[in-house]
Amino acid sequence: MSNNHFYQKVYLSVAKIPYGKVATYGQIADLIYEYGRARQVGWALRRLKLPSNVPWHRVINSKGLISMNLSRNGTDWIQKELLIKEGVKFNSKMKIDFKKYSWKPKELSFRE
DNA sequence: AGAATGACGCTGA
DNA sequence: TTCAGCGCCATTC
Repeated sequence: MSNNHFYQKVYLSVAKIPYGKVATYGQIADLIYEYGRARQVGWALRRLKLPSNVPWHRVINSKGLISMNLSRNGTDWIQKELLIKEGVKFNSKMKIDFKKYSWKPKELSFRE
């Protein structure tokens, strides 16, 4: 399997996250039968050129936080704004409540 | 070519 | 609940 193929699968899965919901990197990796490759999901999203039609901002880490990092060159803060615009709330610790906002794909999520 | 580096996540203390 | 330690592996140095 080529890496491009892997990236395409990531984008197709992320594209299925509904407006106003979030998923984790690990969850996306799991969905495409690549359990354990959460880091590579992060790489795939980092590779996107913005603005993108892929809703990359709906992917957060397993702690319920946006992964903040200087290397993201501000896209982490853009991510927060986009989520707020979709109605996603953050608590005082910048945390998102999974109980309210997590995407729970039924069985028909993207697979191949 | 070998090592370091992460938009990660689980486990155990 | 927090946090270090580890496994992970494509990309970058």
